Amino acid sequence: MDILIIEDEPAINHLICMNLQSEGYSCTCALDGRQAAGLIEQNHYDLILLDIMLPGISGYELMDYIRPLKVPVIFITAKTSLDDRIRGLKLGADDYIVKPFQIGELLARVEAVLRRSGKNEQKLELFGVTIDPESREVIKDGVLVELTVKEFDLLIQLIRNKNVAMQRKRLYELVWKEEFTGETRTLDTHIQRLRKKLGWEDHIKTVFRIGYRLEV
Amino acid sequence: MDILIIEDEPAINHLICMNLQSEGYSCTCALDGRQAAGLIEQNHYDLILLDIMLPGISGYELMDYIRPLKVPVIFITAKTSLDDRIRGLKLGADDYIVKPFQIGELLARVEAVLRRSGKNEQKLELFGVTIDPESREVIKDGVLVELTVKEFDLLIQLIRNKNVAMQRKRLYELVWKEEFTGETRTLDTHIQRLRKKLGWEDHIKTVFRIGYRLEV
DNA sequence: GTACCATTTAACAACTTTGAAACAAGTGTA
DNA sequence: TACACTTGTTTCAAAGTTGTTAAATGGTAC
Repeated sequence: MDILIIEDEPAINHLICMNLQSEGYSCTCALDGRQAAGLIEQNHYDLILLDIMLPGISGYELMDYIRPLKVPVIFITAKTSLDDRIRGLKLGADDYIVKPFQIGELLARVEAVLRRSGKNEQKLELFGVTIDPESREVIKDGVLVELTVKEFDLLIQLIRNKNVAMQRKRLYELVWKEEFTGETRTLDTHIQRLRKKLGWEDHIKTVFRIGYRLEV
Repeated sequence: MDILIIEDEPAINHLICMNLQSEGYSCTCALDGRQAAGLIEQNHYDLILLDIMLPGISGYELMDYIRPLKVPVIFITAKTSLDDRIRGLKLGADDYIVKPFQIGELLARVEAVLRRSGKNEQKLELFGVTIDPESREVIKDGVLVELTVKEFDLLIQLIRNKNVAMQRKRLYELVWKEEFTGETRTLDTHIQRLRKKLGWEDHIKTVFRIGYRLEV
């Protein structure tokens, strides 16, 4: 779940970033419109938090970049006038939040918008294995496969990046959300467990000296 | 729970729609009076949100269509004159909300009106257990099961999110309406009591390290 | 006040996951 | 081939999580 925060006040940007990260979201910060536009063009985001009042390219202009991508947007605005709120919503924002706000409120809205946009929660099917991210259930040939949290998260990452040789470091950091120093065999062990439980010995390939690749 | 939103500003209509949907209501949007009249004639709604200032058929005129159906109505109005408010209520509106409004306020009014009109919640049945949200009574195999407030609210949340692995944090915050820091075992204790009272040991599953899931 | 009830906390038991360790097997290179 | 390095496989115990029961807390009605 990648979130882009576009906010020119470094302190506020950082605060939001920290809080979202502690909730398990992955965040990127942009401090002005130009930087944001570049990031939006080159990366995929699941949600964008956009401060309307930006130096350079304004938030309203940025919406022209964002709208075609269908990425949900929450407006951050210091203004409280009716005009501004409606203007934001007319431009296609999914919600807005008025500064100053409680972090809790922001988190709630982020969660609500992500839930609504339903981006995250679609059933996946692969090699006779059905994965339901919502219930966190995995069914293989009609039989429930019990996966632990780490195994499940690892599976999701592999599927999201299917046919991509995922570097061990990247894979580990995505699932474990901590730095990978290469001193542990934890990732390997989990890959083995996944292979075994799903019978995917032939589908989860080892890429020697790189990492693993789910071949579809 | 079907709600019809009659509001000509697409952005506002959409905003309301999104927010109500995220609360679990099913919504239909109408952008003008003619469209609304058609929808009202052909469908059943549990609540109508009606913007007074509409192009074509005005909100006041629409009330003539709606009144015979006894569907509760909340007026949305940009006007603030006392005259207008009274006019709306005389015409049979159950409540009104003045633009600009906070989404939270609207949700509160929607909930209040639905509660008043008694239409809001239908009885739920699951595994031989009947739950009446209105009287807050729970009957299992013809026998009344006495649930406390927290137990009942927890049950409702589980049912609303059946087949979803509900995170402890989310579940706790939905029921207790306060932050979950993970320092207490309150949620666990209540889950156990629910399981016991309903005999749902097999239906309320523990999702290790995540939370709980009501399996249907 | 007391009695009662719902709710929370506490303590311990039971259970699951996870990472580490140890060794086997595989891979690429000189 | 021999070697250094990487990955597979199995096992196990510590750490962490949840179940269970009982007692403490706090609020409300009598």
